[in-house]
Amino acid sequence: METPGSQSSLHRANLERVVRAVRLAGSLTQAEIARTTGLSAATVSNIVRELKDGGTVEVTPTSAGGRRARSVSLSGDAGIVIGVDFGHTHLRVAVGNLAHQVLAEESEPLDVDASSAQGFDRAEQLVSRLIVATGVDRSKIAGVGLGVPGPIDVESGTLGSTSILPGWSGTRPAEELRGRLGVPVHVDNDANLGALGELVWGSGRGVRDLAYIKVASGVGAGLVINGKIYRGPGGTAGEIGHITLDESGPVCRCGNRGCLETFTAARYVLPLLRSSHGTDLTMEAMVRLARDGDPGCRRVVADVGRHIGSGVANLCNLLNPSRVVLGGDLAEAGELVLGPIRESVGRYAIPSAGRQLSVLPGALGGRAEVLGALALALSEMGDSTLLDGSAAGARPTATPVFT
Amino acid sequence: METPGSQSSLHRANLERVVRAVRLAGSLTQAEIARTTGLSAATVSNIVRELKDGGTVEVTPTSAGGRRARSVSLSGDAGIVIGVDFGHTHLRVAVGNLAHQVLAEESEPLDVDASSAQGFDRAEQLVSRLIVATGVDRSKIAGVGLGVPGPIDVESGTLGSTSILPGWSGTRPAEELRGRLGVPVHVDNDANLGALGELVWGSGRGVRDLAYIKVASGVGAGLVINGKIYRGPGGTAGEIGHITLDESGPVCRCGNRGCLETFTAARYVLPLLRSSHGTDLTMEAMVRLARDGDPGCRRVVADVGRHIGSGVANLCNLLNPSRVVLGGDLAEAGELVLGPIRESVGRYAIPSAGRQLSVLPGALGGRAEVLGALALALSEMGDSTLLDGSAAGARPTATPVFT
DNA sequence: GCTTAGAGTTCACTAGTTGGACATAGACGG
DNA sequence: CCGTCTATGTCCAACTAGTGAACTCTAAGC
Repeated sequence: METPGSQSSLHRANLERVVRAVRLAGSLTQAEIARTTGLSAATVSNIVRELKDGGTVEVTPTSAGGRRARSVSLSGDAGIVIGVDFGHTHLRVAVGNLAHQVLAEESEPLDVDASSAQGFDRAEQLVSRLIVATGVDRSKIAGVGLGVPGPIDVESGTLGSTSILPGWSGTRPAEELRGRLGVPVHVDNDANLGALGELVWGSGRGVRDLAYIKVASGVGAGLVINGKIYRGPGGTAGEIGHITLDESGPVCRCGNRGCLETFTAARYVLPLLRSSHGTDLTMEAMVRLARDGDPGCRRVVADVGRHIGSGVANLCNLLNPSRVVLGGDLAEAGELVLGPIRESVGRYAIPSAGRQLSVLPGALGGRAEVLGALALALSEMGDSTLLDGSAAGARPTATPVFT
Repeated sequence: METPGSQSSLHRANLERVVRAVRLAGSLTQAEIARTTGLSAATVSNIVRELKDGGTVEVTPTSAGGRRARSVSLSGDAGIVIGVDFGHTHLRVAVGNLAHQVLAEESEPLDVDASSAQGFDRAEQLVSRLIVATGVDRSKIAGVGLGVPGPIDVESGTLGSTSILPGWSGTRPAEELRGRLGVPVHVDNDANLGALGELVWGSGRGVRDLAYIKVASGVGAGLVINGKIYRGPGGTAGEIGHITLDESGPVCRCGNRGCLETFTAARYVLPLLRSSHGTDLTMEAMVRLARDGDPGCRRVVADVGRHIGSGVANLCNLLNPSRVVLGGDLAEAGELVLGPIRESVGRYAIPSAGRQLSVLPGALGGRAEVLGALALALSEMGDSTLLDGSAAGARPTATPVFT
């Protein structure tokens, strides 16, 4: 039945068209669907009936004062997706439905030195708790997105060596979680997911090309090109932390000198304040102090901003994204860091590239990654699962022809 | 008739499938087409007949010793495309057919100070000459690709200020040429077209992500992501020439210091050899001398390579392309420049990104841009024009639904 | 010479979209 | 309060296009 190029595939594509249109608009009348999708009213009528019978869509008997327009919207319980994000110190889980609504979200602290098995146990428990709390049917879970803080080979699903969660290297997080939850799990690293999260729910709404820069203990970037995460052929695109700013700068953990990271990441920057602010200063605390007016912290934050700006200027010259979103703890510093970034970009990027760039703080804070994981689950099931997942087994799953 | 989501559009998509399959393979039997496209034999039979009647395809009554397999191939004269490339000193024109074959190619010197009108006159004459020489029918021209050396806004088609062809700023080359030739003209800058050319005919065959670096009087990069030219939302992606390598380096014409260009572009590099080699040394001559063993030139070429390598390392960390192709005059230096580039990349790029990168010299030399223009014309008419351009007006042009 | 097997065609059937006719129900004007 | 108007959604007949199965054809192998 996987008819590659015909009829049924066309029908399938049209189903997806309608669902997409409804999702983007929230709710539409059939006539509106016909206009936006370009399909004829008759076809829309058939498709809506099919979707309604399948449970994917709900038809409410007219809300606004029209003639007799029945508004069509995605039914909230047609299927749910789950996002799981392992951070350096936190575990976050979010539950959402196919209509791109977040139903529940929760985080709890995670011990850095915990074993991966413990971590997955905790994740499984938290997921179960949220499922119960939201009262959705467990069988409705259509997919899970998983975020891990470190380099991961998306193809094989193997976590590379990561200094953030020691002892997790070489594990295959997606398989682990799939084993426990029994549904497809898709992994990606935190920077890519943060980018996706901000793109769908945060400061990136409305653009198709976006760079999300996350400054924490390291510096990473998630790139969205043409609405999709760009990982590059080797899967390691976005390593902005190790572009060289100064060939004779400080030695970086990667073995080079003057990497962006050596001027901006927590591990290199916080020591600068050790003599004045002690040894257990965190990025978060530094940002708070800076906002409260501490001159030393302000200076450091501004310096970090300037260097990030240099890196972003390079990124800008090469990729020319329309928007850069700053995430991580540092984003909390607001204009204290954005100002210097913009200034640096204006200075180092070629004018035509820098001019139309907007640099914004992330709108989601620490939630960006979980929400991105949610978005990953939604996008990975490619709107197809979204359709037949609930279609009462009417027709077997077929790969969509056109993507 | 622009039926957005149905039936006829499906048919159209299937037509394109078949054409694409045939083009990629050179020639196929119907049974093979059915297997590679996934369409049924009956459908293929109908489609082949339609294409044959339209003149897009030729059916030769069995070549290899099979049962009764008739091999299907694109008919060479179904339609032709033209590539035009304005360089700093040259004008090049190429004529190709829809089967991706180059039928004729010619270049002639162009006076830098010539007016744009003169330039277009020359281009028109050269095109006409080649059309006559190849004996193809003028009415078969399906589209033209045009390369210009300088920043161009692909949307509006307006040439930005370019120091290479003074007096051309603000003109709209595509419109000019369309007016003279009477067919659709698509423009892009030389770096992007070089990338496309190498991708389709040169060192980039077989990969989907590619960076083409062109070193001449300036330095530019053309990026191919997922098989398509990536221009970025603002249209200025690939400006590798002005990423900062050394914040306190030489002052660049762009107003910053230490741009890649200041270490690598002809205008900055050649003066280094002025005292030893005179003032009218060209990039080309320097490369030739280096190959002949001149130690000064060798050193300069190697230094340029090292700096390009630094830039490529940054590019690599950010984008992680699988291949970098070096174009322009400098590529003629071969290993003299590639060695230092690879060395620099190995040193400055993060290992996982640098490891699987291959750095190759362009295979097309100065032809990369014209051939890229040809490829642009082919791709811009999106295989659709390819179909109905010759379909004897059987059905009006429709925009393909899925892309 | 006979068999065999893959190639291409024809045909009846089916899936699926469309235009047009039709029923419906609120809005608007009198 | 009623008739008219208009946009919505549904139904039906027509049409487009792909598919499986049966069929024909041709050259190779024995």
